[in-house]
Amino acid sequence: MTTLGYAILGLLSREELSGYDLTRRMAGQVGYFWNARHSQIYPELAKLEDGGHVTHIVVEQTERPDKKVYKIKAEGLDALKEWVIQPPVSRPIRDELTLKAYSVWLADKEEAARLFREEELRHEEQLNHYEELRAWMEDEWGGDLASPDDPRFASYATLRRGIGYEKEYAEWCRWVADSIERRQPSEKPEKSKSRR
Amino acid sequence: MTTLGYAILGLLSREELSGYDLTRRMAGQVGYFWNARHSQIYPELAKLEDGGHVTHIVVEQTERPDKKVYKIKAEGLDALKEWVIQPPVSRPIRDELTLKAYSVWLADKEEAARLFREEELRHEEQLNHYEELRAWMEDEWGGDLASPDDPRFASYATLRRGIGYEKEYAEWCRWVADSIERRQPSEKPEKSKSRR
DNA sequence: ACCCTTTATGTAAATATTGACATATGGTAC
DNA sequence: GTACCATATGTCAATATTTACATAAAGGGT
Repeated sequence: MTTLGYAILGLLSREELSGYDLTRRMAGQVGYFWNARHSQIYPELAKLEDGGHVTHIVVEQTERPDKKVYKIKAEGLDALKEWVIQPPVSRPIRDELTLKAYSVWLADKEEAARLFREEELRHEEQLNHYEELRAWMEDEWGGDLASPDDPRFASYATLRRGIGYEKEYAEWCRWVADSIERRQPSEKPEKSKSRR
Repeated sequence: MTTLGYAILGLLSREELSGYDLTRRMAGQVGYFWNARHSQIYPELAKLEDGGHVTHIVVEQTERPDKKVYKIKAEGLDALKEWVIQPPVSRPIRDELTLKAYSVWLADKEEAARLFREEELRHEEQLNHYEELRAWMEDEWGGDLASPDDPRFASYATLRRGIGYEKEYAEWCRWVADSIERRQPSEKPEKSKSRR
């Protein structure tokens, strides 16, 4: 089974979805840490069905084209449960902006600073979006977020990852841009620490 | 040109290297944010040479097999400079552990907690390694790290990214593990903030 | 009528990436 | 001797992933 397969099972363990629905989920929420196009999803669904992990029923619609709604089977749920606790196969990080930073000493300073300011903004925007989601979740779901058996806890956990990631990334971008412009890099928000 | 091509040019802009050297760099330092196997590197070098970005000379060795040492050409350097200031094509993040977190509500709690504790450790170890490098760089290179034209600044910048990334990742793992065990998650080191 | 958009499902070609296979030199360990 | 390791360079097959091509129903706008 591929990781994409488990990503799909993870979504289907919460609700029944069509290939089209899955594609939208992969472009949105879940797409923040795993994503795929429909051209990958449809064949993967066929494989999952072939492997006995999911089934589908055709739902006829009048105002739209008919669709196939997929449902996870007990076998799929078992496989998913097993997979979750296995150590992840460490995929290498491939971060193009960091790679660019590695060669930034060659570049035009003004343009380079602009690039990192732009990226800082992108990550801050993403962070704001996440923070809104977080506020909504904490408001709406409250105490359930502390129950490790609740899917909402799991959603919240991934969101926390997104928040930390974007925050750190935005801060780094700012530090790089400041450094290129030879400003005193703005202090990272940290615990009180003696300054040298 | 592929991103891998620019990764190779980024290394060759600092020093002349053989395919074997490049492979080791891609497994080490640079591999922290971009990596490739030798089976990708050798063909890519051929393409780079074909495109007029690099050249090579054969260096005959007595105690080892002969090697091809590659050198970046002016054309390659120009291409690299141009590429650095272009906005990165946003590659989707694919983080398997975060994906697992998304389905963690289904898993055995004890095993899940163990998984996240293990991953926390992995990221802390990587962080320690980075911090050692950082101390070495700051010690050895000192003031040069503030010169945006110096390759050492660029290396330092990518290292800072690595440090931030691993720190955040380890903290998140700890938070997840604590939450699964229904402990009060350990406080993230943040600026003084009113507790509700 | 014709075009565009959303929903809906697929396939095909091209590229990127991994993992395995293959070969060769010279040194060291047993 | 022979087995193994680091150095050194390559190819090939299998996957994974992206981009483009393809079709179709229903609704809205012009």
